[in-house]
Formats: sequence, C-alpha cells, structure tokens
Amino acid sequence: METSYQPAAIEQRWYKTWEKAGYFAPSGEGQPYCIMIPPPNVTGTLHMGHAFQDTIMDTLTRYHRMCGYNTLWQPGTDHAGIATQMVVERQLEAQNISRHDLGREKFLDKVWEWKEQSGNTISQQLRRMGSSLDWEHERFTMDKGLSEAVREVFVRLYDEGLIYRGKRLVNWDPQLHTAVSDLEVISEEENGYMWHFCYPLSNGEGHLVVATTRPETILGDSAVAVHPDDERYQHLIGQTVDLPLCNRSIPVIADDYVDPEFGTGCVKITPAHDFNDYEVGQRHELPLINVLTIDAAINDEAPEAYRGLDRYIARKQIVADLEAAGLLEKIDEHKLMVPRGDRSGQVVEPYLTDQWFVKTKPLAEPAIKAVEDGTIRFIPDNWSKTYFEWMNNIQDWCISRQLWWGHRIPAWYDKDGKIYVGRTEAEVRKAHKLSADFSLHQDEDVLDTWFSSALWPFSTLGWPEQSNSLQTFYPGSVLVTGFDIIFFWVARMIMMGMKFTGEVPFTEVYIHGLIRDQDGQKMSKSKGNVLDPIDLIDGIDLDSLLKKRTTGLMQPQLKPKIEQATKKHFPDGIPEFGTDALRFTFAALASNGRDVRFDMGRIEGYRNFCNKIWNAARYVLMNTDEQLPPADPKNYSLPDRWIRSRLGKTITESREHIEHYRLDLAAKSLYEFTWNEYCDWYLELTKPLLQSEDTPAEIKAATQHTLIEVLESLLRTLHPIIPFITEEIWQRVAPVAGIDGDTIMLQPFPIATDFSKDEKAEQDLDWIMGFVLGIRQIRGEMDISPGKPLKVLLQDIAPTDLKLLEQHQLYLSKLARLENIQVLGNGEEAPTSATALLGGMQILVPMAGLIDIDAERERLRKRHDKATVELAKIEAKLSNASFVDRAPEAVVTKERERREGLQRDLAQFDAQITKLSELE
RNA sequence: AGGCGCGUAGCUCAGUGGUAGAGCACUACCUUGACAUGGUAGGGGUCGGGAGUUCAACUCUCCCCGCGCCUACCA
Repeated sequence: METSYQPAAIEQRWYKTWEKAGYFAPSGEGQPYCIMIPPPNVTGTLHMGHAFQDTIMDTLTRYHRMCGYNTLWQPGTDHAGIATQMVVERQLEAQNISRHDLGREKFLDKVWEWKEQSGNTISQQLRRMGSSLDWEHERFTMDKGLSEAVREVFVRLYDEGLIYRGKRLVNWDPQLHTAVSDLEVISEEENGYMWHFCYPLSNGEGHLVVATTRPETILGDSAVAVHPDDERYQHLIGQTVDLPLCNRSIPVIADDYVDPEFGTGCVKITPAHDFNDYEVGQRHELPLINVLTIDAAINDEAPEAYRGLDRYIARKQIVADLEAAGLLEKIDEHKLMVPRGDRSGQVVEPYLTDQWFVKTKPLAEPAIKAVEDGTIRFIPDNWSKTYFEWMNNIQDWCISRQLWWGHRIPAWYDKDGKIYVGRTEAEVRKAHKLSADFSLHQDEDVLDTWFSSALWPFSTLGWPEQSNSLQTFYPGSVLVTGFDIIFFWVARMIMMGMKFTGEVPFTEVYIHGLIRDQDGQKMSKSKGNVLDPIDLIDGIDLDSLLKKRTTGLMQPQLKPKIEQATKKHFPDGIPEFGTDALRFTFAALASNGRDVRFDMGRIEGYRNFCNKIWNAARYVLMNTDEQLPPADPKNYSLPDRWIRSRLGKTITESREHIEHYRLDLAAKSLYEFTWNEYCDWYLELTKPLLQSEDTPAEIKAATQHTLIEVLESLLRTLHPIIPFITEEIWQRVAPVAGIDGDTIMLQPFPIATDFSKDEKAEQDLDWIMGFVLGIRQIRGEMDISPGKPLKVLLQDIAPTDLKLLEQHQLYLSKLARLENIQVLGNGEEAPTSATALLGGMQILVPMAGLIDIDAERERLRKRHDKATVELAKIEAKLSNASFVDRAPEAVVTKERERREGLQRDLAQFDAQITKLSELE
C-alpha cells in the first residue's frame, strides 16, 4: 500500500467494477427498501445541493442494502420544461434564430439533440459521487412509459372533473410567453412609486383620488371601489367617475375589500390585471378589460395614443399626460412587492388567458390527512407545519404552459372550439364517433413539468401497469429532499400518489438543509460563489476556478468582485480531496439545521481522516500474516477486549443514527471511534505486545485477530458513508480476516452483539489511560523530551491499583515511556517529584535534574485551583438541604463521590505544594 | 400580518434538566518503526439579554434584542 491515501487512483476503478457487476440492482430478496431520486434537470449539472442529497440517499441505500433489504435507489432525470427550452432558445439566439423560425417540430428536434448531448453529464457526475443507483432502470420524465402515465392521469382527472379549462387570471411571463404557477413567481420588495391621481366625478362636482403603483393599468379600470361603511364616500356610491385618458365613465362601487384606513380609501379596480380586483370584479359583474399584449405592451383595447407602447413606456406617458391634465395629485416613494418569474426574472403580469387547471382541494384533503394521522412522517417533524399551512390554503393549480418542450396536453378541439380529452386522437375519435375527416387539432400547450414529477414515485415503476416493481417498491421508504420544494413536489406527489394508487407514495420525508457558502450565502452563478463538487473531488487550480466562476455571467460588471473573493477564499485553488472525503463532510454536516455552511476546513479534516484510516490499515496489514489462525477469545488481551467493547458501542450508535437520519452523529461517532480509540489507543497498545519477544504466540495471535477483525468490521460500518476507500482496503483485509466475498458492498452491516459490552475491560483501560495521561501531562507541561525514559514511583497504592499494575505494566512502560515503576511502601519517603493523581494513587516522577521546582509548583497550583472551584460548586449543592432531599439518590451519591475525590486530590496537591516549598 | 428557525470557543457546528463538547484555527514541544494529510501537551466560552418554573436551566416557559427563511399581502 502507498504511504498515503490517493483517492484518484481507486475511486473510478471501483465504481466501474460495481456497476459492471450489477451490484446496484435490487437483490430480489428481503424486505423492500426504495428511494426515488429527486430527478435532476436532464441537461443540468451536479451542484453542491445534489451532491449533499445524493450522499444522504446513497448512505441510506448502502446501509439498507448491507442490512439485507431488497434495495432500489431509482435514478432518472426531469425534462425541466422551461429551463431546458430556455437553454436551447438561447443557443439558437446566438445564431439569430428564433424557435418560431424553426417551427415546433424542428425546434423539438433541437431540444432532443441537446438532451442527448448534455443529458448524460449529470448521470456521469452522480457516478463520480459513488451513487449506487440502479442504472439499468434509469428513467426520464419524457420516456414513453412516463408520458403514458401523464396522459392517463390527465384523462382520468379530466373525466372526474378535477381538471378543467378556463379563462382565468394567471401569472403571465411576458418574455417567455407562458403562464407560470404561483410557486414559480418570486415576489421581492423593490423600490417604486405610488402615484395619486384624480378621477373627476361625472356629475362635475369635484373628484376623488385613487392611488396606484401601476399607472398603466388605468386603461383597464372598470370601477372605483370604496368601503361600504365609509362615511366619507356614502354619497358617491352608485355615481360614476370619468376615467381619465379613456373617455369612459366607470361606477363607484362599495366593497369591503377596501381598507378605509389605507390611502384615500378609494381603490381603482382593474379586474383583468390584478388578482384582488378580479375578485371584486366578479362580485360586481364588472367588465374585464384586458389592455396588454402577450409582450406586456398596450393592446388595441386601450386608447390609440398608447397602443403598442411597452408597459413601462406607457406608464411614463400616462403619468405625463395626467400631470399635463392637472390630474396628478402627488407621487410618493413606495416599497412594493414585485412579482418576477423565477426563470426569466421578468416582472410577471396577471393576465387573462385560457388555461388548464387542476382542482386541488379534493386531492389535498386525503393528502393532509395522511400526514395528520402519521401515515407519512416528516423528519424533522416541524416541516409538517409548513406542509399543512400550504395545503390548507391550496389554490387551483395552473398546469398549462405555453411552451413546446414538455408533455403536450391530450386535448383536441374541433372547429367550433369544442374540447375532446383522451389518451390519443384515435381514442377521442372512437369515443366520440368522429369520422376520420372530421377536423381536430390538438391543444398547443404542454403541461407544467411538476405535473409529471408528481407522478414520479409510481410512473418510474411502470404505472399504470401493475408491474412487479410497482408492487414491490411502492410505496417508497423515504423521500429525501430540500424544504424548498415541499410545495412544488412533495405535496403534489402525495396528492397524485394517493389519488392514483390509493396509497401514499412514501412513508417518510426527510428534509435536509440547503448548502450555502462559507458566509452563509446561497450558492449561485450570479454571486460567483458556486463550488462544483467535482472540483472538490479532483481539485482545480486557481486560474481554472476563476475562469469557471466568471464566464457567462449575466452581470459582467460583477467579475472583478467575484475574482477578488475567489482569490481570497482559494488563493491556491482547491486541492484534490476525493469523493470519500466530500461524502464524509456532507454526512458530518447533515444535522437537523436548515442551513448548511460548507467550510473548507471540514473537508480537509475529513480527507485527513481518510488518510488516517488508510494508514491504520497499513499498520494492521503489516502486522498480520496472510492467513491468521483462529483465535481463542480467552486469549484476548485487555486492549482486545476493550476495543471490541467500544466497537460494539460504535456499531449500535451508527445504526441508530443512520436510522434516525442523523448522519452527522453517525459520522461523529465513527470518526471518534476510529481516530481517538482505535488509532490513538488500540493500535498503540498492540505495539508492545506484537513487538515483544516475550509475548506468548497465542496472545499475539489473539491480538492480530482483533486488529484485523475490528478493522474489517469498522470498514463495513464506514462503508455506507465512504464507499471507495473502504472497498479498496477491505479487498486486502477480508482474505486475512478469512472472509470470502467479492465486494464490501454486499457484506452484512456489522451487528453490535458480535462485539458485546465489556464493562470491566473499559474500566481497566480507563485506569491505564489515566496513568499514561498523567505522565504525559507532566512531560508536556514540564518540557521533558518525549523520548526521555522516566523513573516513576507510586504512592498510596490500593490493592486494585496494584493488581492492574502487575497485569498491565507493559502497556504503561511503553505508552508512557517509563524506565521503571517502583511501588513505595506505607510511610516510605518519596524523593522530590512531580505528581499526577489517579484515584487515590499518586504517580510520582522524581525531579532530579529534570524538573524545575517553581514550574511544578505552579502546575500543581493551577490544578489545585481548578479543583477548588469545582469543589466549591459541589459543596454548595450538597449543603443545600432541598437538593439532598429532592434530587434523585443517584445524583446525590454521585456528587458525594465527586466531593470525596476532589477533597482527596486537593489534600494531595496541598501536601505536594508544601513539600516543594520546603525545599527552598 | 402569519408561520418556522437561528444566536454555544476566533471560525464552522454538535449537545443534554444534574462536571460545557468536536473539528479547524492558535501556543509549545516532537520526524518515536501506520500516518507531518502525523504525534503529545496546552490556552480559550458568565451557552444573545432578562424574568419565571425547579433542589438544579445552556437545556423547559414567557418577554426582549439581533439575524434568517417561508407564506400571504393594501391599492
């Protein structure tokens, strides 16, 4: 083995081996365990969020596979309608071609081409992460089977009246020329103005004042509303006002939507361009006057002067014209929430169009109940509140998109506009007895991408066919996802899953945090703070990293700032850490928090951890023979018994933490065992035994056996988190351990009862550690060279101490580097020494030329002071009668014991300090 | 406006009604036969502030301060 761990040399090789051997496929035996991957955008690339999520899912998958479950981790990708179409349109734009120039069919060919070209990138990147996905059954939301599922669901919902078509106000993206759902609109506060305009009363008796943030909508006003109880305006209700610039008069109506406290208490009502106004308009049967084109320019419904003007130019013009007419009362600066399309960034307009909707209330009811009654459990549980909040106020879902890339809506129209919905045109014709020459044309629109994603848990398994996979793996075991798509995806999967299979799609929903940069900022291309997981695995030099972060920026002026920040955080680029280190880092960060800051210090530390494992394995293999004879447990040394006991605890904890989705705690437990117990103590304790000529062969054999057995089990325990290094080492270790197997992947996860707790061994080893630490402290604090062998005297030694000393002197001598250990008899005078305390025993290192008296006195003084503070706290407790009366007996006893220990220590410190002082 | 969350060592974060923890960073010493991607020792925190419950609060309750996220919004 190399002297240090080289991830690049092993990772890809093992992945290919695993995939080729078919280890990722379900075993077909045991209880099913299934996770559906949240399908990433087919033309996208892997980002830190994916890598984090995939680490979690792969760890869960590998763990359950090793526990004997029939395990499926279902891979696949999403066609991501708007995002993908935009990318391809942009590519065409570079050649000055619009999709309309090409026409629908040719454009779709281009999209498919792009999908073929880039579509495997993310799958390849998932492989780099070590993801044990069942690639044989990879799916894509536009596959034949999944598309059939989409049509099936659409038709069934339509037949039940749960899908309808209607002319409604929707969020319209004037750049993309499509409707988007509420969830795809991001509203953020922006600076704007509030314009106050005078609307003259038709009867010539003055005017009223309305305020608006969107003056261009004046052209579409149908009324002015006041509150029905507003005394100021009682006389106006029922009158009309002359709508400025428009040569129309509109009524003043009363509606309690109006807040009389706000502004003037008069509100202009524009039913075709505002969601609230639309409601008011419905109540009062006001006309809907649409004044915008699909580009959000003024249309021909408006007065001629404004036709064809972009909304913002029209706004300026209208304000100017009203001012000229003396109707502008004032302009206030105003902060308002501006809705923008999450893809285009354009301000969306409420816009009146024909769209398809899902009636969600009936679907939501059982979906709410499933979480209420615990059929589905959110982890952490708090997220169920977020879910309820949204589901209880759910709005109908606009599912039609005016795009070309996606599932075309299975609806046809005849020349009179009559709608026919069916799985295919042929089915429609048959069902409605339409002759072949009867003219039908299919709806031009496609479905929202999330419509097909909502079916993912069962469409991937072959639904509507009752396939074996569906029966075996549905419902899935757990959905692993981020809180940002609880509404988009989780809620909709639950609704659709329950509707079409009668069962929930998964029984647990593990919501993990979102990866942020070192400052807690969301990673984004525009901020220039993204990290590519592959760059952390392979490393990247500074120049390449700078180039990556600054090419293709939407706002090129940010380039210098991004470069500066990048140089500051990564002055030498990023070194190679390897997949395992990255995965262990993600696992260690996977606590219950909602933000996960990615800190380079952590990944570096965990790369070192991998190296530690690597070198521990080197040591073990160096000290074990090819074929170990079986060991008799009665020959186990104390360290053997101890490390077995500790391993058992670690296995138990690992299992519990993984099963409770606390990978951070699992990682911590494994890290601590591996480094602080197995490497720091156990390996060191085996050295005296293995290196000594005097160790009996059977004891040596037992030690070698334990070395290899504990390592082999530890590798299996670590494997779900760090698959590559564990496989690489296991291949060398398993034969020595007498294990016959092709891969660690398919070995059983260790069982704690194979390494049961040994209380006595733990106690005895604590004594040894205490002894060694005492000497090391003296060495460290007194500046005694680590290599200098020390003479040690023991005073006030109890029979138990003596027995331990006799049995385990070898370990003490080696680990603490002792020349000899001498037990002082009762009353026997000790020379001047530095002192360490272990229980009632004093460990003395004679000073003779080694130790500075003042320094030792100072050192003891410090420990004395610490103990004094502690003792004071305990005595305060114990002198409190109600503590002694009311606290549990065990707590009181414990405090009493601590008090005795501290008192004894203090007395000994005092005695030593006095003794040192007398020497001067 | 409503909902959720956060505030613990210089930094990133665990944590439990009963002795405040880890990693990184820092200081000193050490190339000792697995590992300098290492070893040994050490310094560092009135757990955001206040009140309450309790024998006991970092932990539970309430209030306040600061920060963040989500949902819905008043023209």
